[in-house]
Amino acid sequence: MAAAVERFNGYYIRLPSVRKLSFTTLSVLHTLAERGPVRLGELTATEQVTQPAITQMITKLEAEGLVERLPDPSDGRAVLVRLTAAGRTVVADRRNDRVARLSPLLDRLTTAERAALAAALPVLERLAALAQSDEG
Amino acid sequence: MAAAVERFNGYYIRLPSVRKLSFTTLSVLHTLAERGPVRLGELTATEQVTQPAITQMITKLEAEGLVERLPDPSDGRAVLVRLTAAGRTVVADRRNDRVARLSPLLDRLTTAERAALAAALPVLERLAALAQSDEG
DNA sequence: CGGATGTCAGTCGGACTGATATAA
DNA sequence: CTTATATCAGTCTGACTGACATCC
Repeated sequence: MAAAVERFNGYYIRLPSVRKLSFTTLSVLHTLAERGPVRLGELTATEQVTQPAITQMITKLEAEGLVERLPDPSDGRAVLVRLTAAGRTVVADRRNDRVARLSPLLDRLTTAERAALAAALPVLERLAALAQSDEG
Repeated sequence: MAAAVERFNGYYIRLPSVRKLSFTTLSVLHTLAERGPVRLGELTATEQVTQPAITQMITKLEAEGLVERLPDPSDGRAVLVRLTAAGRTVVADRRNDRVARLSPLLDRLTTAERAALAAALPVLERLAALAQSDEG
């Protein structure tokens, strides 16, 4: 059975992750996964790049089928961007991969250590929220 | 006095950080700050870039006066790289900057929240050590 | 000699600045 | 008309691959 799992994994791991995506590109995909349809200008603000860079990146991601452009019904100038099913798969796969890498490490911690980590997580989220509200 | 501080800060902040350094470059500087003189090949391993990329980057950093090349007395093929005083200043300034940004946020947490964070920090360091030992 | 270390040359992709089209 | 939003065009930096010099 271990052999079967490994063969499956060897296959599975190569399925969607063949794509080489830059740091910023991945960040955009994650933002889209969290916030749903978003304007290009909004992406310009959250990611730290210029408008032309976002346009370029979205054009490329659209060609790869990971995102799609939609007209904004409430503003004719604007364009909304959202993940396609394939794009959501990429984000989910990356999350699974991180979990898979982290889990065996967590298993080697003591119970007390895991508890300390768990207690700190909500604090980290609060810190992130504070930082975000500061810069508007 | 606030005005004086602001004027000082406006001056101070522009002193060393005028340099625009890429993500990888900053990572290299931090590695050098932690480990002291290091071979190019060792940098190739820790940062995730190829040998030519490291050569190129070190050449540029050397021209800017942030690092210096030294011959390795124990191996004529090798080159050791270490931070100059200016390089150490850049790293220290970045650290101070992070502290300055983080401190006001930490002040807004409760005592219990700060305690939870503090308790988690050594666990994070252990996790990082475990991860590093896994990949060699 | 064979293997390791670092450098040179040429190419490519991602991001930037500046200018432009279209709609509010 | 002015502002906002997105896009087009050209340039530059950083990284890659492949070839090469030098030393163990």
